[in-house]
Amino acid sequence: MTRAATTATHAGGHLVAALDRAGHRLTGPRRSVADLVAARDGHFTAADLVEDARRQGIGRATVFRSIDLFTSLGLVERVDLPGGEHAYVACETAHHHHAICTSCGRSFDVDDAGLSEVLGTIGHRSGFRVTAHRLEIFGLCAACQR
Amino acid sequence: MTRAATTATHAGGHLVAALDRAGHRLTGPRRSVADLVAARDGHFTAADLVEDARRQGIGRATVFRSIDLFTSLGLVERVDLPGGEHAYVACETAHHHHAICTSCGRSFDVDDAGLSEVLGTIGHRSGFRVTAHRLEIFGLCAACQR
DNA sequence: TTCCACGTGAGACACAGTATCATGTAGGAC
DNA sequence: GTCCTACATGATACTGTGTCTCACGTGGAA
Repeated sequence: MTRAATTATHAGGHLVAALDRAGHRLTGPRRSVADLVAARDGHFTAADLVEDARRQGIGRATVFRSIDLFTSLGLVERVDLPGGEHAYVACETAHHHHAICTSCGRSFDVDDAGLSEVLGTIGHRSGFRVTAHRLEIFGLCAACQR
Repeated sequence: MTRAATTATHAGGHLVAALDRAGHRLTGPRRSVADLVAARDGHFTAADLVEDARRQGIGRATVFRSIDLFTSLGLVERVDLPGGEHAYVACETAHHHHAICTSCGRSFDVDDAGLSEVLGTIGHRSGFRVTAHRLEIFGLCAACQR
């Protein structure tokens, strides 16, 4: 459960660093998109990001390309909200799952908590060999329950 | 589209029955879409169904309306494949999860297998009150492992 | 400083899903 | 069986999301 919300001028610093590590160019637009992603407190839609970016003179295509890039590096993940809409969340690279607060929209990383045993059980019972899975959790965060 | 006279002429019978039970009209197009859904052996995309339906003279809008209807009755569920594409699967109404074979595309319903305890643990640890969740499992079914 | 592969913005495009509206029809009333 | 009306339908326009193309710009190694 991590909320990395620094107010540094370059909140997207770790995203930029990851780009660099992966051998991608550190261009102005990419830095800006990284900052916008990091500044988002919770999940965000492509439209949100495109709108923010447009105000800084960054084009739609670049935003989608950057999201792609971050996604391929595991820094951003796509989630599907209960209503069926898409959103993205910034996250750390290790395998984990998201708990999304339906009230405030924030997303929280949660660890395995025994899920792998459950998947093992399912596989064992049904003969299915599990190679990937996706768990999304929706509910109310501690703050919103008050 | 060949309506194989061998097996049940109305593969979508239980879908039609569910529509009836819920007080919806049993129109020709709806019966046809129900049959098409039931005939699909695994997940299918909206495009698949639209194409099948078009050959029978059924319009796009009607296909989407029917999917909506089946979804609202819990007879069809929307899933998101690992690649990010959308698909639909026919399923029973009780709460359950899908295991999707990445080789043959068939989907299998799996039961809880301890997931609710895992969600309880997560909630307990983090103070998050879980109200909904979605678990999708990808891998190889028993047949495709051979 | 130079140079070029990679990145960019603009805008056309593709596709999924929704909305609108005139027409058609299921199925209850009689 | 027939009538009638609320609901369903097909055609088509529209919206939103994401991709592709292409000429131009630029990061960063040499």
